[in-house]
Amino acid sequence: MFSKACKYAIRALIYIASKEGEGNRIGLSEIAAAIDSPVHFTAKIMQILSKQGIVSSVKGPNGGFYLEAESLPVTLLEVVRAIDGVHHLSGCGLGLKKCSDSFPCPVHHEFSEVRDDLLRMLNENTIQYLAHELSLGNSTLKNSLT
Amino acid sequence: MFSKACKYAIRALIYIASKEGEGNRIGLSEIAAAIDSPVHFTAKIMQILSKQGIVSSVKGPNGGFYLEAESLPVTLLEVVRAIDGVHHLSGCGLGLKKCSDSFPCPVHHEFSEVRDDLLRMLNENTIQYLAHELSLGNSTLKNSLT
DNA sequence: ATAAAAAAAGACAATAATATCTTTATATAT
DNA sequence: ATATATAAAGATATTATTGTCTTTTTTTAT
Ligand code: FES
Ligand code: FES
Repeated sequence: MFSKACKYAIRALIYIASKEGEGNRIGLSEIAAAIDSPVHFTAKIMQILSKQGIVSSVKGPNGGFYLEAESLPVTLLEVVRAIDGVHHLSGCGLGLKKCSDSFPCPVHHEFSEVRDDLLRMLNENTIQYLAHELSLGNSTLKNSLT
Repeated sequence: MFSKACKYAIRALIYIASKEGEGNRIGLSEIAAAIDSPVHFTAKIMQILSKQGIVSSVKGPNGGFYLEAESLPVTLLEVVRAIDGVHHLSGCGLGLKKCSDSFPCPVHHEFSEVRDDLLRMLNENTIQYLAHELSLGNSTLKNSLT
């Protein structure tokens, strides 16, 4: 559904948001440990998110990543688009160049409905909200050990 | 959403089903031309579908691919599972090893709902039905030329 | 029987995604 | 000012996916 890079991005952002406090910065190694992701690959992803303005960072001692107040309400959709690209969830389910109602592939009606539900879901859920649920202990970012 | 291989598989099967007649066999090159796919890559995909019993074939002159009567009602879900694997649409949206209600990731509730809608859709739509719609001219397997 | 046609199989090539490692730049604390 | 911690950048490696080409096997038609 999403690339691994995108899954790591979402997990990282939710983790950062869940740790968000006054001026709190989260280091790369802490993030990677918390979400169980390869450190350097995660670094690449954070760089993309940073360039897109979704996450902020400072270098040096006590540096790390954090979310600006105006970045907190970022939606899953924006994250997916930042990492997997804007076309990732708008294309034809069967790979035709263009998805359209007027020139539909055989699965267009059925598929586009589900795909649009997915888009709606991604657009309705913010990192902030998901982080809050995580803080409440209602969800987890790591695999169960059992 | 699906791999390219899977998209080609679905398109190929719908095409074959739409041409299905008494003992009619469709050659690989005709299929690839009809669905706009790389011939040899399509061959590999057809071999997988053939081994899984989803499509049948005969070699030699006038040979080709066809659908057994009992294969006609095959669903999209079966095709997706044959090509992309049985786990492809059951995993966690954020990449956790296991998706479960009792150990949910932050997007589990929202995501699993959409994913299950997708599964339901794939399970409700047969190649046969989609091929019929194609035959009626209600859909297309190739890109618009304009 | 033989030749031709077609799928099956296998080897290889190109590309993209994922992952690792090294170096550089920069901000902070001392 | 200096040393240190950290993200940023860059280079390379690995793996998976997609695509191409060649050879083999099997079936049919002659
Ligand atoms: S044309 Fe294929 S999903 Fe819309
Ligand atoms: S646990 Fe992540 S989608 Fe179910």
